[in-house]
Parts: sequence; structure tokens; C-alpha cells
Amino acid sequence: MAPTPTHESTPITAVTAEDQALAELRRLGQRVTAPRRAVIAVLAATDEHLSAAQVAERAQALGADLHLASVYRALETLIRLRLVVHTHLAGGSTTYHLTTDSSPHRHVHAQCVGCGAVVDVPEEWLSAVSRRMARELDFELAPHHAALSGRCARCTAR
Amino acid sequence: MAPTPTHESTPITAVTAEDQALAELRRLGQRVTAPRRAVIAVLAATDEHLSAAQVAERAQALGADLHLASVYRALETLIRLRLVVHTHLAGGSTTYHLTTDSSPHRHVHAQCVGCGAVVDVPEEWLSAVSRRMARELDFELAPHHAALSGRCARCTAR
DNA sequence: ATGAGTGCAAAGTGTTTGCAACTAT
DNA sequence: ATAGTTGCAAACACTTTGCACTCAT
Repeated sequence: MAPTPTHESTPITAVTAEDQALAELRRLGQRVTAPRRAVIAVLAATDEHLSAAQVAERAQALGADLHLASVYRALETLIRLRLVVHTHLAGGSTTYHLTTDSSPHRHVHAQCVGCGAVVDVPEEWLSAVSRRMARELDFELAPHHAALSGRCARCTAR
Repeated sequence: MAPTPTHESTPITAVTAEDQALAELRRLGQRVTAPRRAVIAVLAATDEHLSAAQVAERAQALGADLHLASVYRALETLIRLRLVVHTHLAGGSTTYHLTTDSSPHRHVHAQCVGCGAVVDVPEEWLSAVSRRMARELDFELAPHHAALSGRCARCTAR
């Protein structure tokens, strides 16, 4: 009772982020399982940052029936292999996205405490702070690993 | 079965942070209850950033027997009144400390992903980013509200 | 064939909430 | 007197884990 509908209608054009990730998985000697496939497919299909629950949800929408625990485990693996990066939001939740080496997600996130919206901030904006923390505090900042917090325009207004 | 041991051996010297906070509470027309007293006492006794559980723990050590839920509710109230500020750490936990207007805790926190240690970062270091985000993204950064993340010297070494 | 990976249910954090009893004002 | 607070237990959101079973290699 687990028919794996693997409709891989690979576009003629270029190598998709999905294919790249799968190839990388294999290259690293890791097993290509249904949950991993599904998680990669979901993440490759968007440039949003998704929570584990959202990944599970969208995977189901794509016809893959995977357990939330498996999503966490797949994400854990993909993170270890550097195929996925994650960002902690101030609320306590975590969001995940693919590491697309074409356009490396070199940006920092800032989340509005009012509405939860996440704004992307160019990583360079943090580089001065980053250097200073390294030099004066001996602290290696990982700017993308935790989202900044604040208020977006709309929520400041009201 | 709830004897409230209120030994208020007020020092002759100056107004303590604790007294200030209690006075402020009253001034704002809020009730001065045992849990609020205890939470304030604990926070006033340290300059560390404590989790709600740590506050409860230390309050018990001080002889106050308060429920964890009450700690959360007291903290919530004190935050609303601006007597306490809180910081979200990347793990999902939250730390609290008194707003001492004498030495305003205008610093940002950076937590080591390796050992969990929290480093203080002067808030000014973030002011350029802060201004830029306000100007170019219409986003009002609250630098102290979420801890930065990275690696401390020791954890980078090993 | 076999060990890595899965589904499930259960436990583990950290935090919030409904409600009856209590208490600061 | 009474509205605001508390303690408790139960629910919550998010994440991890033990275990028997499955499946990618």
C-alpha cells in the first residue's frame, strides 16, 4: 500500500535544483528514499522558507505520504550534507530551504514580531558587525542561522 | 497553607532595583502579588539572563513556592509594563532580565551554537545595520529581541 | 542480505490556557 | 466586595526518540 508515483518529467532544458540535490545525495553515498525525494521536491519547488510542517503538508499535496518525523529526519540528513540550510525564528520554529549553489542564499532573515512576515536582508549588511565580532569578541557570527527581529512597516504603522 | 515570608530587610543605603520595580508596579496600579514579588526579587539579584524555569527554580531557593505558569504570567505582565525585557535564543527558549534604567541593558546577545554560551554585543555595533534596514527596508530592527547565532572562540577551535 | 531509513506512538521541551479558589485592593 | 491573580492540570506547538518493520543498495 505504498505506490511511489515517481513521475519524473525532467524538463529538456537544464538540470533542476531537485535533480542536482538528488545527484548530490547519491554522490555522497546516501540512500535516495521516498521521504528525502519528497522533501527535496518540495523545497526545490519554492524559494520560500518552509517549516517542517509545511514541508510535510506540501509533500502530501504532491502525493507523497510521509510522516512528520521522517521530514525532520530527512531535513536533518540534508542539513548535515549541506544540501539544506535552516534558520531559527524568534518564536521557536525553524524554517528550511535548499542550498542552491547557483544563487547561494547569502541573506539574513528578519522577522516581524507583529505579523510574522520574514524579510530578506543582504548578508553584506552584516559583514561589518560580523568582522568586528570576530576581531573583538572572537565570535564567528553565522548571520543566517538566526533571524533578526523587529517590526515591518505595516505593523509599525498600526 | 500559604505563609508569605516577607522579610524585607531594606538596606539603609540606596533604592534597590527590586524596590524600584515594586514601586513601579504599584504606581502603574498593578497588584503586588507574591509571584510578582518573587520574580522581581530573583531578577534583581542577578545580571544574568534567566529562563522562566530558572526563575522558578531560584524563587523556590528563596523560599517562594510559585508555579511555573505563574512565573510566565508574572513575566508577561512585567514585560507589558516594560519592567522586564526578554530575548529569544535560537534554540527556542527565552531569557528574561530586569530593565534597570540605571545601566540600561542596551546590548545585543549572540549565542554559541556549540556550547550555548551567550556573549554580549554592544548595541551600537548594530546601529548601521539598523539604520539601513529602517531606511531601505522599512523594517524597524529590535536588535535585543532575538539573539544572534554563531560560534565562540573555543567551539570554533575544536 | 543487511543495515540504513521509515512509520508510528510516545516522550520531551518550552509555553499557554480554562477554571475554580484565592487575595490585593 | 470584587476584579484581578493564582495553582493546577491539561492542552499546545515543535521536535526527538525507541522500536519493529521495510526497502535501497
